[in-house]
Amino acid sequence: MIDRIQRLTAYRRSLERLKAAGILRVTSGLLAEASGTSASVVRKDFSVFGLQGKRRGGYGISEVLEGISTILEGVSRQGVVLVGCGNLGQALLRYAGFSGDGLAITAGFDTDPARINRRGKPPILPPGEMSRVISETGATIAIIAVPDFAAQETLNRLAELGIRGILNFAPVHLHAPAGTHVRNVNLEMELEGVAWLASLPAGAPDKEDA
Amino acid sequence: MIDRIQRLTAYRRSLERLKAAGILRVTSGLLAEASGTSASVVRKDFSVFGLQGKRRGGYGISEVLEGISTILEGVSRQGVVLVGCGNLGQALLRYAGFSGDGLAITAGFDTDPARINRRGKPPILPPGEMSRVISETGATIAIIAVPDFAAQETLNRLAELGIRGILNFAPVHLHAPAGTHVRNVNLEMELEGVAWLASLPAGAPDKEDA
DNA sequence: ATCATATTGTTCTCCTTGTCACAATATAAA
DNA sequence: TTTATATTGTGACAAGGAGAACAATATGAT
Repeated sequence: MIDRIQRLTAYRRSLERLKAAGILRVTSGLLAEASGTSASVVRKDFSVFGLQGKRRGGYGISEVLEGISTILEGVSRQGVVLVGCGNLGQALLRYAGFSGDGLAITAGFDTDPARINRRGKPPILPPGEMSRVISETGATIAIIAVPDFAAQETLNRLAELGIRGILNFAPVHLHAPAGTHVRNVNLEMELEGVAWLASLPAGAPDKEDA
Repeated sequence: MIDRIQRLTAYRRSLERLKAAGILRVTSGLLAEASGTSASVVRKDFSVFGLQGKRRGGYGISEVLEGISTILEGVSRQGVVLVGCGNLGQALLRYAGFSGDGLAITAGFDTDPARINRRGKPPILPPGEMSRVISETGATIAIIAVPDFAAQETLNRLAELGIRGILNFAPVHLHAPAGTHVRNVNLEMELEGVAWLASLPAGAPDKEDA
């Protein structure tokens, strides 16, 4: 189910691009091509979410976009904070992709005083202010980009403060406190996966890549 | 299958941590706990890759680590270049996680002259030098961190130069030229996924998180 | 108005992958 | 030495998701 939700985000991106190009309707096949999946999957996703097309003529881009926005309404209106403003953290703070449609990062936190920057957009604050900021902004999502040894502790603290969803970039498995959902992005694993695919004999059937 | 390979990377990390803590043997259950999977999966993975334990007493950490290194031998000895040294690109260039065990980035490329830095570690060079650097270093893997409109073009060029595996951070679906494998990391999708999990009613069964 | 056709919506099948269960077996204890 | 037990290794099972196929139907052509 989460795959379907995540694909909605991909569909939205593709549809916005098509819309910007002046296109009004798409077929499942076209959208599949654009977003890297198959026509059946597109149709089934849309079916599951009640997004209807016309038996001939495909899906109206504006309608579908509106539908997706409605579906993701409650999802995208949540506040996000980022903990750990090192290398990766700072890049994520400024990452434009996150400001797309809701789900923008409202603040970053770091223990290193040298990284504090209250006037930043978003600001970088000391961890002592986490409690205040989270309760003031009502943030429910957090991104963890701290060194691995600090990740579990950070997670526990965030859970206490009411954070319910965590995207973890630290390459360790975190034990999720009750009521929280942790999802990991492990860049080393991804790169290793690609390297493995690349090391396969040239003619090998490639059912595997995303 | 690629899941198994990627889990090997996670196992390696966990095992190294355990080894550093002075532990000599692990059971499948312990390793599962440490790396966020289940005991059955660990055993089946190890079984598939021929990593053997003792019917009582678990797996020898050193032996397993050695086995994993052997399995990933050809995989990890490939050179990696990074194209697009903006926000995210620069963070990835410096990302420590990539220097773990082979698979270090040898050079970055960017069209913006202001970002060129030949003395960097790794250096950032203009795209005109891609051909030379790739053939000199024998790199076969590339990371794409350019803006989305430039991603496909970048991929095509890389494929011409002999790159076989691509990790793509641009939020577009890329059409993989013959003989290449593209894998996408879509941060917006990941964050949206977490946000969806977090928006679920509190008591909901959570079979879904990674 | 009738017909041909493109395209959706849905069902069914297949395949992958994880979980369960249990037999095999090595270790430790008595 | 015998027995009890922890833990692997693997075979069977089940769930979930993707793909294929096809019936339903709206559009455009004649």
